[in-house]
Amino acid sequence: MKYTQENGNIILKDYDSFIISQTLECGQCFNFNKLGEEDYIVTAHKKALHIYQSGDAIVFEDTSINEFETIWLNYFDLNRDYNEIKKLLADEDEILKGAVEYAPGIRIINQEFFQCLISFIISQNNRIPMIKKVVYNISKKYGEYIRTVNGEDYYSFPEPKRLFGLDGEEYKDCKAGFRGKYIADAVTKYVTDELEIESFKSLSTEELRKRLISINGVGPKVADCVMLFSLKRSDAFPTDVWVKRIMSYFYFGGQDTPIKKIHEFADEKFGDYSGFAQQYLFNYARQFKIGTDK
DNA sequence: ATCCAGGCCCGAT
DNA sequence: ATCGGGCATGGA
Repeated sequence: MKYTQENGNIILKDYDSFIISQTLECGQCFNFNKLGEEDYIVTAHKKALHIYQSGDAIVFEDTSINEFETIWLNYFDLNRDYNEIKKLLADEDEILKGAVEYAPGIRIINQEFFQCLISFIISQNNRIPMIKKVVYNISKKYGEYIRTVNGEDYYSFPEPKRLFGLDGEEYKDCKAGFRGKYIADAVTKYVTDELEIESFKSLSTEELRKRLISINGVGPKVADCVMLFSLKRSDAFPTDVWVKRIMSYFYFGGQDTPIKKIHEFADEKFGDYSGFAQQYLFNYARQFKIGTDK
Protein backbone atom coordinates (compact mmCIF):
# COMPACT_ATOMS: atom_id res chain seq x y z
CA MET A 1 0.00 0.00 0.00
CA LYS A 2 1.15 3.50 -0.77
CA TYR A 3 -0.51 6.89 -0.83
CA THR A 4 0.36 10.26 -2.26
CA GLN A 5 -1.21 13.68 -2.23
CA GLU A 6 -2.22 15.17 -5.57
CA ASN A 7 -4.30 18.31 -6.07
CA GLY A 8 -5.54 18.21 -2.51
CA ASN A 9 -6.65 14.58 -2.72
CA ILE A 10 -5.10 11.47 -1.29
CA ILE A 11 -4.48 8.81 -3.93
CA LEU A 12 -4.27 5.27 -2.57
CA LYS A 13 -2.51 2.64 -4.67
CA ASP A 14 -1.07 -0.86 -4.37
CA TYR A 15 -3.55 -1.75 -1.67
CA ASP A 16 -5.16 -5.13 -1.13
CA SER A 17 -8.75 -6.12 -0.48
CA PHE A 18 -10.57 -2.81 -0.67
CA ILE A 19 -13.69 -2.42 -2.78
CA ILE A 20 -15.57 0.60 -1.52
CA SER A 21 -19.05 -0.71 -2.27
CA GLN A 22 -18.40 -4.07 -0.60
CA THR A 23 -16.90 -2.49 2.50
CA LEU A 24 -19.70 0.04 2.94
CA GLU A 25 -22.67 -2.06 1.86
CA CYS A 26 -21.92 -5.32 3.65
CA GLY A 27 -24.12 -4.29 6.57
CA GLN A 28 -21.49 -3.09 9.03
CA CYS A 29 -22.18 0.64 8.82
CA PHE A 30 -25.01 3.03 8.00
CA ASN A 31 -23.33 6.43 7.61
CA PHE A 32 -22.82 6.55 3.87
CA ASN A 33 -24.54 7.67 0.69
CA LYS A 34 -23.99 6.24 -2.77
CA LEU A 35 -23.30 8.78 -5.53
CA GLY A 36 -22.42 6.29 -8.27
CA GLU A 37 -20.47 3.13 -8.97
CA GLU A 38 -17.68 2.89 -6.39
CA ASP A 39 -18.42 6.51 -5.51
CA TYR A 40 -19.62 7.37 -2.00
CA ILE A 41 -19.89 9.96 0.73
CA VAL A 42 -19.00 8.69 4.20
CA THR A 43 -19.78 10.78 7.26
CA ALA A 44 -17.52 10.20 10.25
CA HIS A 45 -15.28 12.19 12.54
CA LYS A 46 -17.30 15.33 11.74
CA LYS A 47 -16.36 15.03 8.09
CA ALA A 48 -18.19 14.10 4.93
CA LEU A 49 -15.57 12.17 3.00
CA HIS A 50 -15.95 11.81 -0.75
CA ILE A 51 -14.27 8.53 -1.65
CA TYR A 52 -14.24 6.88 -5.05
CA GLN A 53 -12.46 4.45 -7.32
CA SER A 54 -10.38 5.87 -10.17
CA GLY A 55 -8.71 3.20 -12.26
CA ASP A 56 -6.47 1.17 -9.98
CA ALA A 57 -6.48 3.89 -7.34
CA ILE A 58 -8.86 4.97 -4.63
CA VAL A 59 -9.30 8.72 -4.21
CA PHE A 60 -9.96 10.35 -0.84
CA GLU A 61 -11.10 13.72 -2.07
CA ASP A 62 -10.10 16.96 -0.41
CA THR A 63 -8.05 15.21 2.26
CA SER A 64 -4.65 16.10 3.69
CA ILE A 65 -1.90 13.64 4.50
CA ASN A 66 -2.42 14.44 8.14
CA GLU A 67 -6.16 13.82 8.02
CA PHE A 68 -5.64 10.62 6.07
CA GLU A 69 -3.10 9.29 8.50
CA THR A 70 -4.93 10.29 11.66
CA ILE A 71 -8.45 9.33 10.56
CA TRP A 72 -9.02 7.32 7.38
CA LEU A 73 -6.07 4.96 7.53
CA ASN A 74 -7.42 3.47 10.73
CA TYR A 75 -11.08 4.00 9.83
CA PHE A 76 -10.80 1.73 6.79
CA ASP A 77 -8.41 -0.61 8.60
CA LEU A 78 -5.78 -0.04 5.90
CA ASN A 79 -2.85 -1.16 7.99
CA ARG A 80 -4.22 -4.69 8.20
CA ASP A 81 -3.26 -7.40 5.73
CA TYR A 82 -6.55 -8.85 4.55
CA ASN A 83 -4.89 -11.22 2.10
CA GLU A 84 -3.55 -13.08 5.09
CA ILE A 85 -6.95 -13.17 6.78
CA LYS A 86 -8.74 -14.28 3.62
CA LYS A 87 -6.22 -17.01 2.93
CA LEU A 88 -6.48 -18.32 6.46
CA LEU A 89 -10.27 -18.43 6.28
CA ALA A 90 -10.43 -19.80 2.75
CA ASP A 91 -8.10 -22.64 3.76
CA GLU A 92 -10.48 -23.49 6.58
CA ASP A 93 -13.20 -24.90 4.33
CA GLU A 94 -14.99 -24.52 1.00
CA ILE A 95 -17.88 -22.57 2.48
CA LEU A 96 -15.69 -19.79 3.78
CA LYS A 97 -13.68 -19.90 0.59
CA GLY A 98 -16.87 -19.18 -1.32
CA ALA A 99 -17.94 -16.43 1.05
CA VAL A 100 -14.54 -14.73 0.88
CA GLU A 101 -14.33 -14.97 -2.90
CA TYR A 102 -17.82 -13.56 -3.23
CA ALA A 103 -16.79 -10.29 -1.54
CA PRO A 104 -12.99 -10.03 -1.50
CA GLY A 105 -13.14 -6.26 -1.02
CA ILE A 106 -14.68 -6.21 2.45
CA ARG A 107 -12.74 -4.51 5.22
CA ILE A 108 -13.95 -4.19 8.78
CA ILE A 109 -14.39 -0.49 9.45
CA ASN A 110 -13.20 0.97 12.73
CA GLN A 111 -16.21 3.12 13.53
CA GLU A 112 -16.57 5.73 16.23
CA PHE A 113 -17.85 4.04 19.37
CA PHE A 114 -20.81 6.28 20.17
CA GLN A 115 -22.20 6.42 16.67
CA CYS A 116 -21.71 2.67 16.29
CA LEU A 117 -23.47 1.96 19.58
CA ILE A 118 -26.50 4.07 18.71
CA SER A 119 -26.58 2.73 15.14
CA PHE A 120 -26.77 -0.88 16.25
CA ILE A 121 -29.36 -0.11 18.92
CA ILE A 122 -31.43 1.23 16.04
CA SER A 123 -30.67 -1.86 13.97
CA GLN A 124 -32.72 -4.24 16.09
CA ASN A 125 -35.82 -5.55 14.35
CA ASN A 126 -35.19 -3.08 11.55
CA ARG A 127 -34.03 -2.99 7.93
CA ILE A 128 -30.83 -1.50 6.66
CA PRO A 129 -32.37 1.33 4.54
CA MET A 130 -34.48 2.32 7.55
CA ILE A 131 -31.51 2.18 9.92
CA LYS A 132 -29.64 4.52 7.57
CA LYS A 133 -32.59 6.92 7.56
CA VAL A 134 -32.85 7.04 11.34
CA VAL A 135 -29.10 7.60 11.73
CA TYR A 136 -29.34 10.40 9.18
CA ASN A 137 -32.40 11.93 10.85
CA ILE A 138 -30.64 12.02 14.22
CA SER A 139 -27.58 13.59 12.60
CA LYS A 140 -29.69 16.19 10.83
CA LYS A 141 -31.69 17.11 13.91
CA TYR A 142 -28.96 17.05 16.56
CA GLY A 143 -25.65 17.01 14.71
CA GLU A 144 -23.85 19.82 12.93
CA TYR A 145 -24.10 20.71 9.28
CA ILE A 146 -20.92 19.76 7.43
CA ARG A 147 -21.46 20.50 3.75
CA THR A 148 -23.60 19.88 0.69
CA VAL A 149 -22.55 17.53 -2.10
CA ASN A 150 -24.67 17.13 -5.24
CA GLY A 151 -27.59 18.83 -3.51
CA GLU A 152 -27.47 16.50 -0.51
CA ASP A 153 -26.79 17.95 2.94
CA TYR A 154 -24.50 16.06 5.29
CA TYR A 155 -24.41 16.34 9.07
CA SER A 156 -22.09 14.99 11.73
CA PHE A 157 -23.41 12.44 14.18
CA PRO A 158 -24.18 14.34 17.40
CA GLU A 159 -21.93 14.36 20.42
CA PRO A 160 -23.30 12.33 23.35
CA LYS A 161 -23.60 15.51 25.40
CA ARG A 162 -25.91 17.01 22.81
CA LEU A 163 -28.36 14.14 23.33
CA PHE A 164 -28.04 14.00 27.10
CA GLY A 165 -31.30 14.68 28.88
CA LEU A 166 -33.53 14.00 25.90
CA ASP A 167 -36.53 11.85 26.60
CA GLY A 168 -36.85 8.67 24.57
CA GLU A 169 -40.00 10.04 22.97
CA GLU A 170 -37.96 12.78 21.30
CA TYR A 171 -36.43 10.28 18.91
CA LYS A 172 -39.80 9.42 17.44
CA ASP A 173 -39.42 12.46 15.19
CA CYS A 174 -36.38 10.66 13.82
CA LYS A 175 -38.43 7.49 13.27
CA ALA A 176 -36.54 5.52 15.88
CA GLY A 177 -39.82 3.97 17.02
CA PHE A 178 -39.73 1.92 20.22
CA ARG A 179 -35.92 2.21 20.30
CA GLY A 180 -35.97 5.82 21.51
CA LYS A 181 -35.89 4.85 25.16
CA TYR A 182 -32.93 2.57 24.46
CA ILE A 183 -31.01 5.40 22.81
CA ALA A 184 -31.79 7.61 25.81
CA ASP A 185 -30.43 5.00 28.21
CA ALA A 186 -27.26 4.52 26.15
CA VAL A 187 -26.69 8.29 26.11
CA THR A 188 -27.21 8.56 29.86
CA LYS A 189 -24.85 5.71 30.65
CA TYR A 190 -22.26 7.14 28.25
CA VAL A 191 -22.37 10.70 29.53
CA THR A 192 -22.48 9.80 33.23
CA ASP A 193 -19.57 7.42 32.59
CA GLU A 194 -21.52 4.49 33.93
CA LEU A 195 -19.93 2.48 31.15
CA GLU A 196 -16.42 3.45 32.29
CA ILE A 197 -15.25 3.70 28.73
CA GLU A 198 -11.67 4.44 29.79
CA SER A 199 -11.45 0.95 31.26
CA PHE A 200 -12.63 -0.84 28.12
CA LYS A 201 -9.14 -1.65 26.94
CA SER A 202 -8.36 -3.56 30.13
CA LEU A 203 -11.45 -5.75 29.85
CA SER A 204 -11.71 -9.13 28.24
CA THR A 205 -14.18 -9.37 25.39
CA GLU A 206 -16.56 -11.27 27.65
CA GLU A 207 -16.36 -8.62 30.39
CA LEU A 208 -16.78 -5.84 27.86
CA ARG A 209 -19.80 -7.60 26.46
CA LYS A 210 -21.44 -7.67 29.89
CA ARG A 211 -20.71 -3.98 30.32
CA LEU A 212 -22.41 -3.10 27.06
CA ILE A 213 -25.38 -5.34 27.78
CA SER A 214 -26.02 -3.29 30.93
CA ILE A 215 -27.55 -0.72 28.58
CA ASN A 216 -31.29 -1.20 28.22
CA GLY A 217 -31.85 -2.19 24.61
CA VAL A 218 -28.41 -3.71 24.10
CA GLY A 219 -28.33 -7.49 23.98
CA PRO A 220 -25.69 -10.00 22.91
CA LYS A 221 -25.96 -9.32 19.20
CA VAL A 222 -25.78 -5.54 19.37
CA ALA A 223 -22.95 -5.75 21.89
CA ASP A 224 -20.98 -8.03 19.58
CA CYS A 225 -21.50 -5.67 16.63
CA VAL A 226 -20.33 -2.68 18.66
CA MET A 227 -17.26 -4.55 19.86
CA LEU A 228 -16.34 -5.77 16.40
CA PHE A 229 -17.09 -2.59 14.47
CA SER A 230 -15.82 0.03 16.88
CA LEU A 231 -13.62 -1.59 19.52
CA LYS A 232 -11.44 -3.87 17.42
CA ARG A 233 -12.67 -7.04 19.09
CA SER A 234 -12.28 -9.42 16.17
CA ASP A 235 -12.99 -12.37 18.45
CA ALA A 236 -16.63 -11.20 18.61
CA PHE A 237 -19.04 -13.16 16.41
CA PRO A 238 -22.30 -11.20 16.02
CA THR A 239 -24.98 -13.79 15.40
CA ASP A 240 -28.17 -12.41 13.91
CA VAL A 241 -30.81 -14.34 11.98
CA TRP A 242 -28.65 -14.53 8.84
CA VAL A 243 -25.53 -15.76 10.56
CA LYS A 244 -27.62 -18.21 12.57
CA ARG A 245 -29.16 -19.50 9.35
CA ILE A 246 -25.94 -19.91 7.41
CA MET A 247 -24.11 -21.49 10.33
CA SER A 248 -26.99 -23.91 10.95
CA TYR A 249 -27.24 -24.66 7.26
CA PHE A 250 -23.58 -25.37 6.58
CA TYR A 251 -22.11 -26.53 9.86
CA PHE A 252 -25.00 -28.15 11.71
CA GLY A 253 -26.63 -30.20 8.98
CA GLY A 254 -29.40 -27.70 8.40
CA GLN A 255 -30.65 -28.05 11.98
CA ASP A 256 -31.73 -24.79 13.62
CA THR A 257 -28.97 -24.38 16.19
CA PRO A 258 -28.99 -22.30 19.41
CA ILE A 259 -26.79 -19.19 19.32
CA LYS A 260 -24.80 -20.45 22.28
CA LYS A 261 -23.68 -23.52 20.33
CA ILE A 262 -22.88 -21.39 17.31
CA HIS A 263 -20.68 -19.16 19.45
CA GLU A 264 -18.83 -22.14 20.91
CA PHE A 265 -18.27 -23.47 17.41
CA ALA A 266 -17.05 -20.10 16.07
CA ASP A 267 -14.70 -19.60 19.03
CA GLU A 268 -13.12 -22.96 18.41
CA LYS A 269 -12.95 -22.71 14.63
CA PHE A 270 -12.21 -19.02 14.03
CA GLY A 271 -10.79 -17.65 17.31
CA ASP A 272 -9.51 -14.12 16.86
CA TYR A 273 -10.66 -14.21 13.25
CA SER A 274 -14.31 -14.77 14.22
CA GLY A 275 -15.41 -11.25 13.39
CA PHE A 276 -13.93 -11.34 9.91
CA ALA A 277 -15.42 -14.76 9.21
CA GLN A 278 -18.76 -13.52 10.45
CA GLN A 279 -18.81 -10.58 8.06
CA TYR A 280 -18.02 -12.66 4.99
CA LEU A 281 -20.63 -15.21 6.04
CA PHE A 282 -23.28 -12.62 6.85
CA ASN A 283 -22.82 -10.93 3.50
CA TYR A 284 -22.93 -14.25 1.67
CA ALA A 285 -26.00 -15.50 3.53
CA ARG A 286 -27.91 -12.29 2.96
CA GLN A 287 -27.14 -12.09 -0.75
CA PHE A 288 -28.16 -15.66 -1.46
CA LYS A 289 -30.86 -15.91 1.20
CA ILE A 290 -29.22 -19.03 2.54
CA GLY A 291 -31.31 -21.00 4.99
CA THR A 292 -34.62 -19.47 3.94
CA ASP A 293 -37.20 -21.20 1.79
CA LYS A 294 -36.59 -18.84 -1.13
C1' DA B 1 -53.82 -6.64 3.54
C1' DT B 2 -50.63 -9.33 6.43
C1' DC B 3 -45.93 -10.15 7.24
C1' DC B 4 -41.43 -9.05 8.52
C1' DA B 5 -36.94 -6.67 9.45
C1' DG B 6 -28.54 -7.38 11.33
C1' DG B 7 -33.29 -8.13 18.60
C1' DC B 8 -34.47 -7.19 22.99
C1' DC B 9 -37.58 -6.62 27.02
C1' DC B 10 -40.57 -8.57 30.03
C1' DG B 11 -43.69 -11.57 32.04
C1' DA B 12 -44.97 -16.43 32.38
C1' DT B 13 -43.36 -21.10 33.07
C1' DA C 1 -32.95 -20.87 32.55
C1' DT C 2 -35.97 -20.77 28.62
C1' DC C 3 -39.99 -19.33 25.69
C1' DG C 4 -43.14 -16.35 23.30
C1' DG C 5 -45.71 -11.99 22.61
C1' DG C 6 -45.12 -7.29 21.72
C1' DC C 7 -42.87 -3.55 19.84
C1' DA C 8 -42.64 1.62 15.88
C1' DT C 9 -42.09 2.04 11.29
C1' DG C 10 -42.46 1.35 6.46
C1' DG C 11 -41.66 -1.57 2.37
C1' DA C 12 -42.91 -5.95 -0.13
